Amino acid sequence: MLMMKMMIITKFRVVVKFLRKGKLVFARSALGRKEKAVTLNILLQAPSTKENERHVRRRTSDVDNDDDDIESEEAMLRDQEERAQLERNIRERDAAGTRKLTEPKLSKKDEEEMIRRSKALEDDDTSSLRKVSRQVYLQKRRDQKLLEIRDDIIDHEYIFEGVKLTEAEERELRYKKKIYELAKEHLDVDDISEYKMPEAYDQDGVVNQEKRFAAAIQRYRDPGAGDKMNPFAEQEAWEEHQIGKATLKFGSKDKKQAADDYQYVFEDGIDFIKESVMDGIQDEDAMPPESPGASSAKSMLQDERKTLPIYPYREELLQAINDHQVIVIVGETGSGKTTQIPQYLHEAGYTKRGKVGCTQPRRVAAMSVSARVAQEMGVKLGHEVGYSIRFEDCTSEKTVLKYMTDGMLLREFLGEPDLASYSVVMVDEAHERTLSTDILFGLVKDIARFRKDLKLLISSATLDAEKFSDYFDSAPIFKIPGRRYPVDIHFTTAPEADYIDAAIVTVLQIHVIQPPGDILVFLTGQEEIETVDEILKHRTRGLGTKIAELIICPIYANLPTELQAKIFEPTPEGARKVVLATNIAETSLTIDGIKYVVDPGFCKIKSYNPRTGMESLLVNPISKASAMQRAGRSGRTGPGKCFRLYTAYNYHHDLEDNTVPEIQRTNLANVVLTLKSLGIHDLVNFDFMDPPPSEALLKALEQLFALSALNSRGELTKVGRRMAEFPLDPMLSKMIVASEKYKCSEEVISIAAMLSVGNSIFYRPKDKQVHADNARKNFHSGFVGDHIALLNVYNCWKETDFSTQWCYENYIQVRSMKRARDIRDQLEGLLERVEIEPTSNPGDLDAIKKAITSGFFHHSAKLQKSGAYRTVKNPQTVHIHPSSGLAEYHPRWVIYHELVLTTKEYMRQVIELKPDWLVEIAPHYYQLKDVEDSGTKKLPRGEGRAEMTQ
DNA sequence: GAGCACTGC
Repeated sequence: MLMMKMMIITKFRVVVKFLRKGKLVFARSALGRKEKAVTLNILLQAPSTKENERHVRRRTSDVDNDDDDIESEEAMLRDQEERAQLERNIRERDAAGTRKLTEPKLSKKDEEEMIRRSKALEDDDTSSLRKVSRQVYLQKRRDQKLLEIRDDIIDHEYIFEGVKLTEAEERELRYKKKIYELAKEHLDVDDISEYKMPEAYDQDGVVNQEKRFAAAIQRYRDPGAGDKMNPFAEQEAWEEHQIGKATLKFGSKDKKQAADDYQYVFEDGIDFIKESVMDGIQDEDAMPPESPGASSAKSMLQDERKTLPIYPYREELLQAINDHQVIVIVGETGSGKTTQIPQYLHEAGYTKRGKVGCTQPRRVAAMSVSARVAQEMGVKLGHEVGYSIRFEDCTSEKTVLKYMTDGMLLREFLGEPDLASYSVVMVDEAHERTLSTDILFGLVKDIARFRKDLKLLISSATLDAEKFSDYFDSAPIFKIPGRRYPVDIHFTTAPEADYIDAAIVTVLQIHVIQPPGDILVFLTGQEEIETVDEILKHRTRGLGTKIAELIICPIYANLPTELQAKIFEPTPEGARKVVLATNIAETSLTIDGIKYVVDPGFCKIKSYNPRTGMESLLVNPISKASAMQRAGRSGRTGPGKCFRLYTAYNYHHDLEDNTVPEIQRTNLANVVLTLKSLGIHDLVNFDFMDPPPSEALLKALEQLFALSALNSRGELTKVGRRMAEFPLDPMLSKMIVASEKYKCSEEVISIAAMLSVGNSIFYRPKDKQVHADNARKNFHSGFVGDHIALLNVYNCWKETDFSTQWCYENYIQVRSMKRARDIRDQLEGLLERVEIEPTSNPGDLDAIKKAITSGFFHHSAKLQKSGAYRTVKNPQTVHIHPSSGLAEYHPRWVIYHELVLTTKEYMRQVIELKPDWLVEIAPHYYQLKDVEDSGTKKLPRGEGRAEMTQ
């Protein structure tokens, strides 16, 4: 079984190419077990960050404004395009993303379409296998060519050439052409050229195919057909061969020669060229942490402080802070800015006038930094130096240096709109541009205007210091060098077809020929990590003692804590550790001993479409800033090397400088509510550093109005004021506020807490899925709905006195439950604050459901004849997520918690609803006609009918 | 009958 699986896994290939700025084309040849899937190349364009931006921002400037015709058609076509995009996306994921032993799930129609297209693509006399190889080869050659082509229209035309298009595709192409015409008019695009077939594949001269694809064919030969004894013998031999080859080729390949006898095979050794060196910045003497034989621990710490790169700049910095109100500080990692600057300020007497606050994007950072500073100052943590994070306020009246998370400072604004108790605010790691920092910028800039005594320090990484400076009215930039080792950066010489595979080969190459040192590989998600883990284990097993041991450590946020600890264990002598990580390793955690970084150049990014209210989590190319950050992870304890699985051209021309800030790709309802409760009414003119799309702002206002948090003039209502107290999504806050009316606040805050910990409550290990599912079913008995099931889980856990054992028995993640308990405790405290009586009525599920409906009435959907659902407002077809307890029950009307796009539009966390509740609870939003069934359809069962038709 | 990058309040 495992072997079969391995075969399937290795049969999936993805061709990933950077084509033009910010845009990627993925072409995936999905090799299923059946012919039909074999030759189909599904071409899809992942929405780039740029495109995501376009989802939310109408860029009328892109097209001619005067031409209404084009404008409206464009809008229509854009929808079509998006739709087609999603469909392709879905198909693509079906085919390869899940990597299971199942056929891609396709409708009958799609299937026929695929077969038809496959046939159109295929010559009769070529074996399908060779055909695939050839296609990948063609793809590769074409993509190389396309690197020079600056427009994707040509691309589309080529792809669809000779293939009958679906209606949607045709429309899309028409749209693209129209844009192309416009582009040609307005842009200088001379360099667009026609694509020509590679010479080797002209009509007659198909030369030496057998040899050219020998390795590929060997690899993909059906294991059952040839060698029955050991289906992997071939593959293993081949892999060994590959590794041998990799050793020879690595880093020493003559490029010219390579170009001459260019033979492309899958997973060839990967050639890298060293393109640049990220300079280490260091003072010659100060490099190794000095450990002078100091007399006491405290003075030793004081001496150590003086070795930090920032120390020589102390006086200069203090002078600058004295002279200017706002300063942008550019401090490389390891310069000591986070720990030292607040201390300098303290020593210079700023703390006499008020606190020094320093914000961090992460909780752990706030805690660990404050602990370090307390140690250096020789005081107890929580006295002069403290930290404040959610659930934990470790400060006292004495506290003068306060480290906190940025969200926490934002919350403090609510109680102290002028930050009167602070004399200095330092926004650290500002380049990360979290939602909270972006809002803080606007607020802090605003109060600095009338609080001239308030000093602002904005600390950022190099790349965008000037942007920060511009934003803060040309604030001076103060640069502090860091302490960092040089990192060699290597790019591939040609674009890599399959980044997963390229990463694996690269890891093996490093392992075989590079000096000792651990490897860090950046992947996009849990699934990819598991795949790579499996393949690496398999490939190294075959090698036995020929190579040193390779210890594979996966790390991602949802990994149970005890397994996470593995990455911090020191590597045994003679072995090498390879850490397979998600973005978590980019900023959130630091692993010592990493010397090599493998960076495929992708990560998952969440984006939000304000028009449909749907969120999606898609793979996107990273930004240059991210790439630098990743590379820097290898130079922390010594000189490092970074292997980028893309070309230098890609890096320079295709990657965006910075990741699109979160504020431009998220649901802003919460932001708007916060700002409104701070008394900021003119949101459109609020001084955002990067303003969010106005469409998203409007959507948020609309949503808050519907929740009656705002009145028709856009002012905060009493309900809104209460909602703003809760650190939750406004819909959840509304649900809690509404629970007062239905006398079930106890239950509702449990549900809110459980919902806000996310989807990590139920643990479902691969090998015990059946048990886990059975355990979960117990909580769903009676088709009560997912929200009630979550409530059941929480209550059961509480009854066992928060037992860990109980969690294990029921396949529930303890960590998530503890978090839910913390959140619930906090919410309970806040109930009192907004004067909602804790009331409980466990028997009355309808009351609970009504409270939920009060918050989530937007999210209603109705069953269609087809078995799918349709959302009531902004109609679109959606489905109940299979993990839901109601997946088999299919109630006529449902309320869902969230809509996510994966393989389909799925509603996650669903409860049944009586349609007349919608009119009862949200009469301003729903009218009778919305919930009445039209004449041709059956009326909802039960009592609803009489009431509705009267 | 699917699959969730990462924070944060």
